[in-house]
Amino acid sequence: MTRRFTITTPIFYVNGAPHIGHAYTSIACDVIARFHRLMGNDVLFVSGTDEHGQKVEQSALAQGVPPQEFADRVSAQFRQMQREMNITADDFVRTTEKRHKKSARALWEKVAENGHIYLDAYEGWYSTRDEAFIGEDEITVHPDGSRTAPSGAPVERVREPSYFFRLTDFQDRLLKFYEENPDFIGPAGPKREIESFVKQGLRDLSISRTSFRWGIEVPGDPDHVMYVWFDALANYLTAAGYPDLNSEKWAYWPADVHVVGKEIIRFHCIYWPAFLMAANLPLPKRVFAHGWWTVEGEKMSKSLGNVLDPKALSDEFGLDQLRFFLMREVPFGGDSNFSRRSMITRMNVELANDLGNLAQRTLSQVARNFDGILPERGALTQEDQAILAQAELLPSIVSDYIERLAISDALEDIWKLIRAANAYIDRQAPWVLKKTDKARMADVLRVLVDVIRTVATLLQPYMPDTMDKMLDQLGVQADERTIDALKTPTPGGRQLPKPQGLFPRFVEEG
RNA sequence: GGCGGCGUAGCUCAGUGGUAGAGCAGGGGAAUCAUAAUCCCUUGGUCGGCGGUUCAAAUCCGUCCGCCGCUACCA
Repeated sequence: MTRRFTITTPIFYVNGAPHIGHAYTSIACDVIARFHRLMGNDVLFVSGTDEHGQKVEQSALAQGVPPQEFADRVSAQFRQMQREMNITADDFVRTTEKRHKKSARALWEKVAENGHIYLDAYEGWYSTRDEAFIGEDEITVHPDGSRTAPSGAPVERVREPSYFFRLTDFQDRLLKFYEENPDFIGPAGPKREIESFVKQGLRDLSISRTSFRWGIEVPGDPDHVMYVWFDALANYLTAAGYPDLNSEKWAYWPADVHVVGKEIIRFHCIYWPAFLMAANLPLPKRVFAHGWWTVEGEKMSKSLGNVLDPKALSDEFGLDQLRFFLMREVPFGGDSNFSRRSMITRMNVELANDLGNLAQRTLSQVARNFDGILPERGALTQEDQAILAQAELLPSIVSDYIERLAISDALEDIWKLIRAANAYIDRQAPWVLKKTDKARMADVLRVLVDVIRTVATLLQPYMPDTMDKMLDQLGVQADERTIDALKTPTPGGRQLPKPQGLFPRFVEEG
């Protein structure tokens, strides 16, 4: 039976251009999605843009264009970025699409019908100059009794009519859900934060606004638009065909994992499951929060001018090299730093020296000594068996890591095999066997081809284009590149193409 | 303030009770098939400080110091 696997990227807010962080989260999801396809699973991989809200309305206004036009433009940039990063999303949901508005309204109606929404008023300190509500603890109270925002702007008490979601009613159910599903939130740090946050006590959530217009109208009350997060989170349901529960797409709900940045984990781990509970819909199996990228040790920010453009990096270092670096450098769920030095080191040491050179030294000996004809498997020595056994074990090890979203740990284990293969070739020294025992030389090279095939197969999700080329050079046909196919060695006698280096060393100019 | 995390070799980090680990960087050697790539050996750490529990602590407890995260409607 084919297993269905549904994965989502965060919904990108169209208030700014995509940068390396957006590329990173997209690539991480892409690697996981591709890996599941490689395992033969039926994958739905969804991405999209979150396009409503006051900020978007204001940014559009500032540029003198209608909000829709502004959203169209930025959303297109995100899709462009994903094309450039070779992201294989099956669907891309924009929250301004008709199907999404339908889905979000249906969710609202369902939640309301079940009695979890009521009309009241949102009251708080509002700064007209900042055009925002200011939290109680951010307010400075002056000796004369006046109050100001952190910006120094005066604030006033205002009441705005608003629909509220009875989040309070879900506190216990959420805690029970976390307890019964210990893997729901990952990794452990954010999980503890969310749980203690919920334990501190929840308040009902204001889920509509009347102060601006750029949003989805609340069903039955056109004066209100939905709070952006109610709208945005519903995009995951939109991709599954909601509210049409008879749609073929609906079989892909619930999602297996929502990958999100750590800054939006609360919305995904508290509000989202509560909304779904309120609508009697199945909950996602997992929310995984990843960390942030710093650049040369500094926080990425517009004011520092160090915001990294993924396209520029892939142009300079190569797309697959960039994908590899981003996946390799990130500790499981933690923050990471992008530096030119570590990018170049990993490219040269791990890609060029360890992997690229291993393939090249193996294949060039096949080409030179056996006219590029892939040898049959020969009698296996103990050392042959040892390394082949290590290779045969690798797919399940890597699958386990991917299942746990430990994308970089999977690479670490793949590299253990690559290093073992370099040690093997040195010990066997086929260039010496060439003079003494050419049949044994063929056996050794054949073992290496099989080991490299395993490596290349498992690396396809990370570096799809380059691994395609490597598998071409290894004589592996298109239908022999799945994980399942690794069980069957490729037949000997195939003519291999002339080997070419796939990972050139990067030499810094100047 | 409250809750939580982190502090281990020059660098990035793994390691939750039993003689300190990996990769990179540094040093020595071997080999020469290969993208001068590879392989082997090796230098290097009072595991943030102090105190406690234990036959035994990086690992448990207390305390102090230093960083960091969360603390609701801001994507």
